[in-house]
Amino acid sequence: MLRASGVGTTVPGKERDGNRVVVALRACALVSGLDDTAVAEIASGAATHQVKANSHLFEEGENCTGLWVLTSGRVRLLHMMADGRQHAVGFHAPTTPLDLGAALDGRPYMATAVTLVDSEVAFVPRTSLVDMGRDYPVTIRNAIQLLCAEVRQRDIAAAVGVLKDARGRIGCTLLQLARQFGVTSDSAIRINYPLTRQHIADRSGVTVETAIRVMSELQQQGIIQTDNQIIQILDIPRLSHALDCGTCQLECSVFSQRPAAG
DNA sequence: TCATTAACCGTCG
DNA sequence: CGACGGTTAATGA
Repeated sequence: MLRASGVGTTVPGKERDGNRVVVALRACALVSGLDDTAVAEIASGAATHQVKANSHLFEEGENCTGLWVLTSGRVRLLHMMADGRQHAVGFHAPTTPLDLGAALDGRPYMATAVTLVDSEVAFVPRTSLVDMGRDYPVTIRNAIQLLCAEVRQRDIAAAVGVLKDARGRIGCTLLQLARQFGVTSDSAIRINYPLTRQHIADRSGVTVETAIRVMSELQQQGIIQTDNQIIQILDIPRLSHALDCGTCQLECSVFSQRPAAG
């Protein structure tokens, strides 16, 4: 397959661009609480890569030799299904550690990572991760926090997938994306992430046509609006109401942009 | 390539 | 039966 084709220039961490890796990694929650010296030490074993849109960073089932951190751009994580369709496990923005679980336990990747746009990623070899955990225990705490957040999100997503119909799943997808990537403009919330109808469908477990069917209705009702693959939610209360959020018991706030304080 | 529409059809409550 | 949602096909941007 494509493998790492599309993965472009390698920038060794040691050279003059070492700074670049440091800057890229410093924003990652995994190393929060560390000073620049510590981050530089970790970054010395890492490298950044420039990748084009639609590049595969790694494949589900492939052996994992380190951690990919998205430092610029957009990535989605996918499960391939038996019938050839794909299920989008999540959408990610900088500075997300991609499939942290695989990177930590060294077992094969749980999903395939594909860039949506031209992006930059940093790769930290497993040996560096092991050193990091030994030398800086706070990173262990950070990793636990990140993994817990992932587990909670997967748990809710699984419940939504089983309990809701197509409308509900698409609506939840939109609200979740708004939580994760929403920026407020005027009275609306813009999902700052270029998404095709197919992407929404892959995330919601429906066909494109169904995603279009549902989203067209929402547009006609003036609840959402799409402009060049950027979705705006004009009326959150009405979307919530259309979804019966009032009676839904699922704790979807776990998709919130900023993790709950603590 | 992406978005949209519509007719059609099978499943299930 | 009727709502729902997948399939297929056609069309336009």
